[in-house]
Amino acid sequence: MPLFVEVALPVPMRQTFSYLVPDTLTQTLVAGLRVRVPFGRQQLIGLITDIKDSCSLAPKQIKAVIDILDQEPLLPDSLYRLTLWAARYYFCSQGQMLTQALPVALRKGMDAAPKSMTHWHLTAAGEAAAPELLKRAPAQKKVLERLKQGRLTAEDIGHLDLSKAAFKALSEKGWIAAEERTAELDLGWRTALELDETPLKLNPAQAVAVATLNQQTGYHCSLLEGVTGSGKTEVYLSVLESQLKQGKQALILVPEIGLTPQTIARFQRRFKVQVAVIHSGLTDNQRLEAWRLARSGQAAIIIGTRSALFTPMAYPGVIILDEEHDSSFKQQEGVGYHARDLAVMRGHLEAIPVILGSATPSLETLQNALNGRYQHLLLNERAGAAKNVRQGIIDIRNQPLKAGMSTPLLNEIRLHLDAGNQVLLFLNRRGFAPALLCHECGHLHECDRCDAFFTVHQGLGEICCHHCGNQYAIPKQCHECGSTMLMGQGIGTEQLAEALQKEFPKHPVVRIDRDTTRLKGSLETHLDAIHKGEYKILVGTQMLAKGHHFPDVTLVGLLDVDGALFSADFRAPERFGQLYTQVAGRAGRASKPGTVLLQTHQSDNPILRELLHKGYGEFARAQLKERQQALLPPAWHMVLVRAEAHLASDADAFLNAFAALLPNDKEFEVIGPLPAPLDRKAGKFRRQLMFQAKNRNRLQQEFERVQPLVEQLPEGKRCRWSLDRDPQDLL
DNA sequence: CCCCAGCGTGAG
DNA sequence: TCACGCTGGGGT
Repeated sequence: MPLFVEVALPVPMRQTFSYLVPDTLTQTLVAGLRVRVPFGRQQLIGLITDIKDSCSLAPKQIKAVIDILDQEPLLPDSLYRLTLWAARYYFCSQGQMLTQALPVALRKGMDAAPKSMTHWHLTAAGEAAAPELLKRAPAQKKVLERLKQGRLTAEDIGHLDLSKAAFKALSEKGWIAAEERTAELDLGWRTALELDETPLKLNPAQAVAVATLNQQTGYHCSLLEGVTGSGKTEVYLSVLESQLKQGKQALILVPEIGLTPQTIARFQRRFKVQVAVIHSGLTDNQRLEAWRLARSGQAAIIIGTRSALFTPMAYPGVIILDEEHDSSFKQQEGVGYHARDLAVMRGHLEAIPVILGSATPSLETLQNALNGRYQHLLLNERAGAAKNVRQGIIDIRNQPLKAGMSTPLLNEIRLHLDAGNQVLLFLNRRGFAPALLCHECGHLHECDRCDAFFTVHQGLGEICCHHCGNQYAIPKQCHECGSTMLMGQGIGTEQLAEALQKEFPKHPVVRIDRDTTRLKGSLETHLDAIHKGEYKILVGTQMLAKGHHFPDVTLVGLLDVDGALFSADFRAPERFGQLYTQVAGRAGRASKPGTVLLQTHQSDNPILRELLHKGYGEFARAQLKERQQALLPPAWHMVLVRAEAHLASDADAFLNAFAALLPNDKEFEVIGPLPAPLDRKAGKFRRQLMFQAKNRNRLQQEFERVQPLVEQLPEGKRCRWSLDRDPQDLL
């Protein structure tokens, strides 16, 4: 009887494809095996999702599987089901989601089994051979001498700088021989866990959290809320210890910026176990190796960023997601999955606990904690200074500003510098000035491809569009009137740093933004210099706020609060609250109380007041109420449809046709099409359609119903469009 | 008259 | 998504 398989392929079509299994492939078929198949004019690697003995397609339409790549399914059943669930939730094809879940090397057809290594050893003839015979072959002699001390692996050959040709020559002489061996599975940690350092003593709040977490069995999700310095990591380590002692693995997810050598070292130092680290700096093969170690159970701890979520574990124990509010957990390109939400789902499917940690929980997680879906654990004690932070608002209405800084701020800076401390200033606009203005006619130079102004980069002598990368030399004359009276409008970090250096010539200034840290390793170099006290004034964008601690900084200034707090995005206040709280937690320490100053034109804004006076907790609860009233997430559920086209009317036509397919009522609102906040980008018009639904199941049903219809819409061919479920920003 | 960019199409 | 073929505008 002919045998057919359904195969999920990495193409954005929401369907699987049928293939015939030729009887030359005798292997037992199961779902989850990779196959290589012909697809159009190319060959692709996909995963078997089903096995059938019949097929409804005409025989001549069906092609045959070329090759089966695996002996056993690549992913454990729980992860396979997670990707299926995610494909439905994020409205993408199974193949796309499965592709996301696999390391690139596996997508390209590499072997999933642990790799075997070539071991070289001396043969009896080699043992007996006299080295003098190799007088004229020093490379071979060197190899022979090394081998007398013991076996060599391929890796050693690289390290010791030995010649590959020498190995070949010796092996032809019959003096040495190679043997393929797979490394033995070392699962020693599961039965005899050793600690490399003594755990710190837990404070009462930590002890309560640990006890609660360790009691749990099966799926359980907890929010571990604690300010910077309250000791979340020690709680993680403690939970980890009890998991590892039970022979179970832990998956730790951190934001992109948080995966620093210090973080990794913290976990490596405590336990004598293998830690698999998965980050963007790894090569495809290194990633695959980490994946294999996790899957086989040899790596007891897996630590990584967003995509590490899909790493299989032989003995799943716990998933910890640190800084859960961080937006880098949401994938922005392609399938827009959120690692936090999928981590919770994975916890469900694997029946293991999930711990979400943050000092400033996202409103999504906070809501779940408040309504009891998640266990809410609080760590409020802080070792040291937090409560001593002085905070102030500087009302800059009608105030003279020097490079964006008010007199009170400058005075305060001087005070802290004179005391020998460091000062940190945030401005979320890189470059010299965010626009180029003609003093004579008022013309602002605008990017020709985007609906945005050019940013002036003085140092580079260029004007750049930060949205499409368009760049030109700074014009000498106004494009409109020909005047040479051109000037920067507004303040960027470059100008701020320059002005500060002029104002405080004795105190070295450092600027940290995407422009000054473009080169690999330069961020680390700068941070090192800061820690050594080589710089006294630190200027930076948000980049500087995340994950870095500066103990000698006693003054933090936020210059552009208005821009951060009142942007078009509905999450802007939440993000500002998180940034502010993080930054405030960084200022000063026990022995040196810190100060945080905000410059704003909205000094009596109630949101700002609430944040400063009552703290993030109450601020966030108030924000949650506002979202409820505005029918926004997390109260309601949102899907954003983005469309871009050369003609705005094409995008609009598609979105209108899309909207017409869906209901629009009191519990299912359709808003738009509206121009995206950045109306034109890289020469294309961007429109969007927003869906807000009260009920998640209804949203799911409606979209599943219309999805095939949408794909048929003729208007869809005239534009590029995508669906973003639970969008992070509306840009 | 040729070249290639840019678009539309189909894939089991 | 990707590779292909078709089309037309622009340069030789």
